[in-house]
Amino acid sequence: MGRPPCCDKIGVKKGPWTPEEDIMLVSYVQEHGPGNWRAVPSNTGLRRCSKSCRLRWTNYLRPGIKRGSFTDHEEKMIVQLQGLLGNKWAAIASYLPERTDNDIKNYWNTHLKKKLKKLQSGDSCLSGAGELFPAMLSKGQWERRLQTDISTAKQALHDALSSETADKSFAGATPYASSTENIARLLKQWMNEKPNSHNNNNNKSQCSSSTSNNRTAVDSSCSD
DNA sequence: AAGAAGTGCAACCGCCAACCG
DNA sequence: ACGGTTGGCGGTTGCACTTCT
Repeated sequence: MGRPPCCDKIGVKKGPWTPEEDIMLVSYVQEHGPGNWRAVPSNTGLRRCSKSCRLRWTNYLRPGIKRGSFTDHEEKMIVQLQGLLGNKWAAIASYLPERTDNDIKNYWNTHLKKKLKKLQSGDSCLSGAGELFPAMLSKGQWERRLQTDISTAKQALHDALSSETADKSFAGATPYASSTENIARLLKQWMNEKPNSHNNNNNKSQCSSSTSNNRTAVDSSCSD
């Protein structure tokens, strides 16, 4: 007997999420809390797989997600933790609470892997190689730095959690964004770009809209 | 200016482990 | 103890966007 599919494949929508879907998901989660993802599609009317809902929430809509480019410190943390833990992205992400495992995985695959490859092929133009890649440090140095970085990350986690509970409006003052903020930004951008998509209102235009919204949001949050 | 190639990232897929009756 | 269900994770893909020729 084969494994049953996680959801009914017939009638399940795939592809990029629209702002309307995001709003439905966020309002549901805000009311009921995350969890019981199985019930989300039926309760919200979303024609999405439960997994897709969970993924969208954890990787994009969840409050406290920091978007935009990675800092040097984050980069170092990822490299060091990857060296220590391997491709355990969820474990690595637990040390960088404002980043999702998917983000870290993407960043590793698209940026850091290449950097490492360059370094290993003897490209000397990259300064600070030892700082970034622990294999180039002595074990003792590397362990001391890792300890320091983990402590810093733990402190950051503590700060992030306490500020979240203490002040729900923290999103405006920090690079972190609440889900409401995320949605608001998406919607704003989407409305701005809607005239263009009217001519071509298919899946791809939604994707383009959604993706570019995201990029714009990232850019604007960076420039802030 | 236009097409090709490269890049970045959101989302999907399949497997695994924990949970529950 | 066991089997089914669900959530979580890591690998991979698809496609929009950017840069190069």
